[in-house]
Order: sequence, then C-alpha cells, then structure tokens
Amino acid sequence: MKIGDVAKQAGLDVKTIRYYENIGLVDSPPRSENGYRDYSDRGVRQLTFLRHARQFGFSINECRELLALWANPRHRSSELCHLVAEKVRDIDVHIGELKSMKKVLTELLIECPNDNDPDCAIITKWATKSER
Amino acid sequence: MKIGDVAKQAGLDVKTIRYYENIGLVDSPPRSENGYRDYSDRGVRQLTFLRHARQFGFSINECRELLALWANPRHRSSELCHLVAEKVRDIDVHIGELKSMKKVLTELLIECPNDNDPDCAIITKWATKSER
DNA sequence: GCTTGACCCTCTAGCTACTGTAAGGCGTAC
DNA sequence: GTACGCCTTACAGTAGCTAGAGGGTCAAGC
Repeated sequence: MKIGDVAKQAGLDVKTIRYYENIGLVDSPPRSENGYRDYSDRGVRQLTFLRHARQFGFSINECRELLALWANPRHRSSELCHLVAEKVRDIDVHIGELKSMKKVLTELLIECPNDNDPDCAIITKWATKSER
Repeated sequence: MKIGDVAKQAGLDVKTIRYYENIGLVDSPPRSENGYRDYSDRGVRQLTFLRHARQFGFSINECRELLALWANPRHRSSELCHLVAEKVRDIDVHIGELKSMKKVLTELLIECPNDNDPDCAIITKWATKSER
C-alpha cells in the first residue's frame, strides 16, 4: 500500500508519516521498484495505533514506549494500563490548572468595568507583582 | 535596575526577558556604561504584566495585543475585557477536550484486564481504524 | 595586585511535533 | 504529448523558550 492510502486509512498526514519514519518512531517500510514506500498491514496498524496514542495526548517519546510494548508479543496488559493510567493523571492535573486559570480570569472580568474607560482591574493588577 | 533584579521582581527568567526583547515583544531598555541593560519602573511593570498574561495562557502574539492596549492611555476597558473573555472561552474548549480524552482513556482502563496477559483492549482497539 | 564568584553580554543550537515549500520523478488518462 | 496527481528528498519555519560556549564586569577578600 502506498503512503497516500496509508495516510487515509490511519488518519494521519503523509508528511507526518514520513516524519515519524525519519525520527525512527516507526519502521521504514520496504520500497517498490520506483522507490515508493510500500506498507504492509502491520505498518498500517502501527501508524493507526500511533494516531490514537497521539490523539490521547501521548508525546512522541511516550509513543516509543507504547510501540515497544505493542510490538512485544510477551508484553503484559498491566504495563500498558499503567502508562494509560499515568496519562489520565496528567490530564487531570492539566484540567485542574486550566480550571484555576479560568477562575482567576472570570473573577477579573467581574471586577472590570467593561466600558469605555481606560481604568481596568486587569491592567493595574497584572502590572504589579501580586500573584493574581 | 539590572536584568537579574528585574527577573526576580517580575517572576521571569533572565533568559526569557532577553528573549522577549529579541523578538520585539518588549521595548529595549537603555544601557548603562558597561553595556548592562538598565530597566525603568515602567519596564519592570511591562514584564510583570507579561508574566501574568503568559501565565493565563495568552500566546506571545496575543500578548502583543494586550501590551499595545496596556501602553495606550486611551484604551477602553471593554477591549481588554473582550480579549480576556475570549481566552476564558478558549480555556473552556480546552478543558472540554481534555475531559473527553480522559473519559475515553478511563473507559479503556475499565475494559482492560490489567494483568500479566498480553491481551489488552487498548492494543487491539488502537491498531484498528475505529475512532476509539 | 590578584583571585574568586556572581553577575552581565552576544551568539548559536536544540527542543517538540510537525507544516510548508522547492524542485524534481513517476503513473495514468485524455 | 501533456496535464494532473501522486511520489521522492531536503531544507526552512513555527512557538516559546532553554542550554551552552566564550567572553566581559564588578565587588570582596587575601
């Protein structure tokens, strides 16, 4: 299968697939006579797996770990579950940060006159050292 | 005031301050005889403002807009409020995305045996085309 | 007078995860 | 034969810093 078809199947951009190959994230597929990449089913599955992992917030380096487990027929389910559980915790932390950002900004908006005057709580508060 | 002191006051790294100057985000301060940057109170306030804006998720380019308003004595409070309100909406969208990621991952964890077996819902699901 | 250490300076390269562009070759349909 | 889409490589650019090289400045202590 050629790279364009793989891209459609896996839901990735052609450029992205070549990039993943370049950085050694996925195996280089064999080439046909004309030099085109010729993907096996396994290659397509690998890239599809990758798309999902990236979509769920795993970094390229985390994906390397995931792919290593994926490729190892003796991997244990708990290893993968562990990595996924960790990612869920990361996401929770991130959500918490965003929520507190939102809270502070919302409070500022309430204090602000929101009119034609130049006076603005945001301007004055942010220009001084305070934490909010 | 020298850059190191400014860094402490504004809560930024020395390197970051020089970087902001390099990309034209903040004004270049005058230099003392020995070539050191010599910051005015206004410069310190500008950088402190920036730290807050960055902390609350405004991109460098958004910060350019914010700083332009900040520097303009005839700015209207509503202009700044508008940008902040927009940012709050961005944050909300981001939180929503993270929550849906978390949901899918959590459901996968429940389905997974989490034991010593190589069978794993994550492995098989992610290697196929489906959206989850 | 000399050393030490904490500052300051510029410049370059690296990070993540792509995306865009240039310049060209291949494959097929009209 | 030519138009068009797909394929190839290679290099540059994006955001927002961060690290490092290689050097200058300044004040204190011996």
